[in-house]
Amino acid sequence: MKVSTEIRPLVDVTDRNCPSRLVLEHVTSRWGVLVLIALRERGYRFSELRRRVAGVSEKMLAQTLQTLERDGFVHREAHPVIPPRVDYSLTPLGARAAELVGGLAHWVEQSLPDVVAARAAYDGR
Amino acid sequence: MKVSTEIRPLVDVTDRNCPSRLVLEHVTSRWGVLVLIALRERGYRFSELRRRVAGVSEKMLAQTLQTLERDGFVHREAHPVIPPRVDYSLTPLGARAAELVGGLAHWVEQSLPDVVAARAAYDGR
DNA sequence: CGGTATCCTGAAGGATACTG
DNA sequence: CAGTATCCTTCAGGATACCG
Repeated sequence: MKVSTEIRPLVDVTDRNCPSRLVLEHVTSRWGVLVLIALRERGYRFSELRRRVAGVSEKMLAQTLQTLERDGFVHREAHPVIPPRVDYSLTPLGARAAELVGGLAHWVEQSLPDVVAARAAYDGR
Repeated sequence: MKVSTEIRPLVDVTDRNCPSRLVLEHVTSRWGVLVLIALRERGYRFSELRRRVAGVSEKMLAQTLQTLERDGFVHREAHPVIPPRVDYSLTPLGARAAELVGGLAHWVEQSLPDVVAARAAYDGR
């Protein structure tokens, strides 16, 4: 017999233990967002990407890329040459994720004046 | 005279010192995302919201709400009654932000099986 | 070049107690 | 109820050194 009624979907980022919350945190993480946005433009090599995403450390870039690769958002292709060369690009899944976060980022850029105005009003008194 | 050519927009989240990067971090922050998503449904009181966003502490909820309010995403309305009652809701600006992050979250929920499969392949060997 | 390993610090964030 | 204040712990993340 049915004792409880499902109101929210079974997969709910708002649920403390739902794995989707972790995935969301990966794509919205500080560096994850910026990496996805950069890779929207084109594939990048590690060092290129490090320069493109200003401020990221080697460690955090490597870590972020591994997480995104494991989740299936980023494709990693290592070329066995000297010096080593590794190319990163978006998978189809990652391209969609990047599209969504890119849209968000673009909207934030557009809305910056509104935010600045809101802050002035808030701090004003 | 013009010595350099602007290739990227003047407001660029990818730029280390661009204020828009901070705003993006506010809306994509761990609890900011979940608060925006919850407030999409309806206005919430503080305690309601705390229960709705499972796992958030009082401190972090208060801090997150203050940040979102200052940026103009959340409207705070305190009723001078006893016991105190404070309602939180989205501003028009916040509604748009919430729509975008909500879209992202929804896509993540839908894509969870793909991510799980990708992880299995990655960890597989 | 593209990492990994180690160490270390500051900031994020949780628990608890207290207040208007 | 809706916070704020305080304390304390965890961990993201930076610096540095080293390796294939």
